[in-house]
Amino acid sequence: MQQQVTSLDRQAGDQAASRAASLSLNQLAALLNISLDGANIDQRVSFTLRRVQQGMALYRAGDQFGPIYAIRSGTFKNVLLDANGSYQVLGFPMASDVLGLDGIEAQHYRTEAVALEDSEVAIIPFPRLARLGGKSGALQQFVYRLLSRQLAREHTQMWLLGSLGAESRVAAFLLILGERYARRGYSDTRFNLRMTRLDLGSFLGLTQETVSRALSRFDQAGAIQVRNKEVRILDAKRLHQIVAHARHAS
Amino acid sequence: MQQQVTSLDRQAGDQAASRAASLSLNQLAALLNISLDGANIDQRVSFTLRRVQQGMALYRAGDQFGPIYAIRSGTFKNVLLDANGSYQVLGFPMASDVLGLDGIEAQHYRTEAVALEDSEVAIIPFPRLARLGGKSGALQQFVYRLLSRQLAREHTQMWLLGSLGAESRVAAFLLILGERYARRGYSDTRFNLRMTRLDLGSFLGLTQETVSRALSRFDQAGAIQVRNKEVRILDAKRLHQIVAHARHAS
DNA sequence: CGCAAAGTTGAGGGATATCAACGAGTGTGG
DNA sequence: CCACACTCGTTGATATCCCTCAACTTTGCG
Repeated sequence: MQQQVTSLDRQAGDQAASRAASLSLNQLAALLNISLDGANIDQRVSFTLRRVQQGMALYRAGDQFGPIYAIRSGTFKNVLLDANGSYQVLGFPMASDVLGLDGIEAQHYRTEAVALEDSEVAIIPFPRLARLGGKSGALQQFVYRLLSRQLAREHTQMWLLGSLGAESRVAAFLLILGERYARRGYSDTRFNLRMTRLDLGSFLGLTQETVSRALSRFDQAGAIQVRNKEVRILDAKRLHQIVAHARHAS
Repeated sequence: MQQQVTSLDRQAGDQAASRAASLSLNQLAALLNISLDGANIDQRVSFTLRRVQQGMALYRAGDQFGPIYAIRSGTFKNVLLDANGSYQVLGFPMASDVLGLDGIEAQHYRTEAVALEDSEVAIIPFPRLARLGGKSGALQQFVYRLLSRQLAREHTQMWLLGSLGAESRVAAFLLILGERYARRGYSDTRFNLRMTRLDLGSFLGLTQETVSRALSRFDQAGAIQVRNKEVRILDAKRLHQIVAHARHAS
């Protein structure tokens, strides 16, 4: 369930050359939950799929801005890399999420997207999307919504980083991740953490040790069950209580 | 310079009724630094201006999503309010910035925008903007850029919250604020903090005491000069060094 | 099997929140 | 114009949380 990626995928390789699979506009819309009500859609437009091996970067910070990407399967980490070598994980996008939106303004990507498992993305040339959007109100609205959704998500993250203590952050992360899986049709109480403790720590503004300790304590308290990357949420209510223990918020 | 708002403005009142001033599309584009190269622009479209008194909210969390707002003058604080009463300042938008973008997705505002001084905004009905965007590639690109710019800014903020220590955060804030003033034609080394220490603390994920202490220490060290809300940056290089003192980043 | 990366756990200290008292600025009403 | 109250800001003492350093175990992989 959580690992549909078989060894076949890996052998298929990095180059999407051989069977350059693609998605129709309707399929893309379905993936992203857009309703293409009405609108004179040219069904011939198609979006090329690209496979990304675990550990490979879909794009790197500083690359010229090109397409944006809709994740079809897999998980990524989105990382902000400063010239000084600073390293900040900004999120863990997964299927139905869109990558690369941050490059629009500066015309080059400001972040790097690394696959945490073998993944597959649909390549969406941004100019083409904009053109299609001009004809279809629904599509245009959709791009706006994508961006707006991302903003809202980052607001939540700023709240998490700004006003929660370490354990609250970890608890909130687990609950939010559960919701994201639920929205995709998976269990919201049993899932795998695809990222390392280090990446999780970076995302949550904590060290890996603190993350590890928080998880251990939740486990001991019976709120969750952790074994390596496998997590099972046993007492979501308890986790919510822990989140409510904000530090310096009113 | 930093306080063009006179007592007259205040008497003009909250209701934009009397002289319902407005901005033409060209004026709006100039304010937001958009180039309307070519494109068949209907010059009759105009955008109503609205005054917002200090301390008044432009919109509140939960309000039905309506227009977005381009700030013409003044400063706001953008606050995320949770049902639990949690309070997180997300930013301090000022002239040329746009407010309300986060409401697009959920169709209601998730945050609240409060004026930190008497301010003036242009009301942009979002559907109208989308319609105009459909006709003009430049305008459409612009909306995308607005959203993308906001994303990039919040990435910076997540980096700040996730990997910097208290003094580094305050130093980074001062430098970034200076840049923002510079881009608007003001001094980047001498400006006023329009927000309280409490709001600043919320924004930076610190308590007001810690913010105060950091500023005092920078002052004593000769890097800046603070008197109440007035700040003068004397040694930007020093501030940059302090920022470089990241906590747990590589 | 052996190595490297990832994760866990413990001890200790430093950074920052908390609590508390005070000072300064601001607006209000007498 | 001053007294008052209130918010805002500063500073100090103390407590606490989490980072740092370190050792060890486990997992993954060639």
